[in-house]
Amino acid sequence: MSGDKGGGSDGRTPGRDFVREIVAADLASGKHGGRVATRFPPEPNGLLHIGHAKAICLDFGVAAENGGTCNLRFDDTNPETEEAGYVEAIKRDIRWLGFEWSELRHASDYFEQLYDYGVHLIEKGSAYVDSLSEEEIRAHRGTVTEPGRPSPWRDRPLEESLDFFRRMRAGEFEDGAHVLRARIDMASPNMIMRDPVLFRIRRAHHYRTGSEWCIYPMYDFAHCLSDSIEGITHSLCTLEFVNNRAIYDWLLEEVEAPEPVPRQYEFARLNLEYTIVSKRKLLRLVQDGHVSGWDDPRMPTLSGLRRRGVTPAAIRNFCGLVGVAKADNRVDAAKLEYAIRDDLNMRVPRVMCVQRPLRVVITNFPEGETDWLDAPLYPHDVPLEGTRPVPFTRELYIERHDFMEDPPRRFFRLAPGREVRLRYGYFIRCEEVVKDEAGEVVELRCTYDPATRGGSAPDGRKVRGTIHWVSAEHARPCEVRLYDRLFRTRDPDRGDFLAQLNPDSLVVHADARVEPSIADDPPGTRYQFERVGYFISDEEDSRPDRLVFNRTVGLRDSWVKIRKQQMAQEARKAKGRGRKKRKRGKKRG
RNA sequence: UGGCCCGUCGUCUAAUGGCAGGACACCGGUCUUUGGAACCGGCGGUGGUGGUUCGAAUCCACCCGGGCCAACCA
Repeated sequence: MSGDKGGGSDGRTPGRDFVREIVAADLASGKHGGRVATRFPPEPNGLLHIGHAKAICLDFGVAAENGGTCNLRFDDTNPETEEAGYVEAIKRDIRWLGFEWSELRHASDYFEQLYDYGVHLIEKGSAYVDSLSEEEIRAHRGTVTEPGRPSPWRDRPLEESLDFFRRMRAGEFEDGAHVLRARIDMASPNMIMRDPVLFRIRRAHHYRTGSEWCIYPMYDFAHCLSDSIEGITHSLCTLEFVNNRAIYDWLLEEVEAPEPVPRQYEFARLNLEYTIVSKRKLLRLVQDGHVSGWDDPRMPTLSGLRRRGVTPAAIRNFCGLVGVAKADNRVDAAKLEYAIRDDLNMRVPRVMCVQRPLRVVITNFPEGETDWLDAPLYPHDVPLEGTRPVPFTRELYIERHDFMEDPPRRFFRLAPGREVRLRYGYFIRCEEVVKDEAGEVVELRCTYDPATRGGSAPDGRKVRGTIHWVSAEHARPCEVRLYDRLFRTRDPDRGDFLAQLNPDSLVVHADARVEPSIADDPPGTRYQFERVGYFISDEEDSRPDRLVFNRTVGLRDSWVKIRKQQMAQEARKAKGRGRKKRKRGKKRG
């Protein structure tokens, strides 16, 4: 059987991954009465990134596909790192990605109930207040190979724990003086189960509850109970929480949570080549100024991808392409680029922009005259209509690298004596190369063939190359920012990630020229600059008199591939010659 | 080192004891007013060893390799 079960063999629509299999089975058995309820539980201590996109597509996707619900729940149990600003940014990013939550919740909505559960656990002897210091608790926990030792407070009377817990809440103790712990098994081979801390004292300002609380629940305590309170059926999280499932299930059982209880399922988080998705490390990049902010177009954050010009659809399609499984992975960066091009190809207009201008004078075209050409906005294979006027004049700019004085084999662009097509313009022939004192090519003098207007020759003459161009007089000066991968190495998570930053991750062409037709488009408009790549006008920095474009992704470039092959070939030849010479030399000697 | 999770083309992912399939990448070709796109073709995989079975990627055992866990983070 091929993998076409439930669709997804094309990689665009969600297929039948193991999570969806489980949900389908539960639906079939009527386990939750036909209900599917998921949640996306970000902690508001940083921005969402491409890895979260995978989780979002899964959480919201599974719910939507089954007529279920998906709550957005902020997991705000650590007031020291969380901020209201992140909450709004996260909500904006989720909506931008194309999803809407059923209900907006916060773990902090449940602080009172969570406290009551703590009391309940103490009352039934399943939790106790420990008065050991943080260091002592650590020392008592043992190691992965040695069992832990019970705290001397482990068997303190229930009433005493109850009293301490009440006074912890009342603010009678300093931070760290006491904690509430589950009484489970200090010798458990699963470290998580060695009497995990449930509540700690933390006199910090919480962005929602202010100073109402000075004790805060830990993740393991808050998460399963929040799921239960919200009636979540399938609690999806990443693989690093596999060990935590034991405490998840233990707590739901201890508090006699209503049946059927939510179940946790773990999937592999997304890792992408040449980038990192650790919030801690991303924050470091921002704080240390290695990038301009969370929304720097090189960042894997959703806001960074958005500013770079990536569409929500491209990200969703990418997540579909990647799939959901339990094996650790590191996805090929080319896969994301494919998803981006695949989406943009069908939706954005083509225009011409010259990044590194080289002046071209058409010697047989009259001075002061403008020939307005009508150029299509989309290629023949994109089912969208529209044209724009493009001015042709005596002085033009072409891309500097589209001319070579001494071209290698298979170079089809402009060279002395060669004829090329100016896209949607005329055929031109290079008659003369003008250089400065330093020998640098500063201008080309060319002739055009008036009979080739629009780009085809009535005599059937063919040219191999078509290049883009702009009118020197009409083109708008602009800045083009070429973004590349942020890291030089495939797996920057290994070793010192800062040492692996790519020094060429941003190359700016400050003196580029773009055709005038787009001058009045609003910032945030996407284009394909023909033969170059997909771009978006920068929403922060682009001004009418100073357009700024971010490269979203380059076009596939088979010429650089050919060049690489040629260079490798030449290098091999040179090596071979070197060997022969040495051999001859040896014989002679 | 104790426990748990995971090993399928280069990468990601299907297979639910019955023909190892798809996508990306790569290579070749067709077409082309983008060296784009599209289309056609090709390359290429079950970590190892035993066992169960008519039949094993799938079940069992052992080995090898990778990951997670010893925060009062999530």
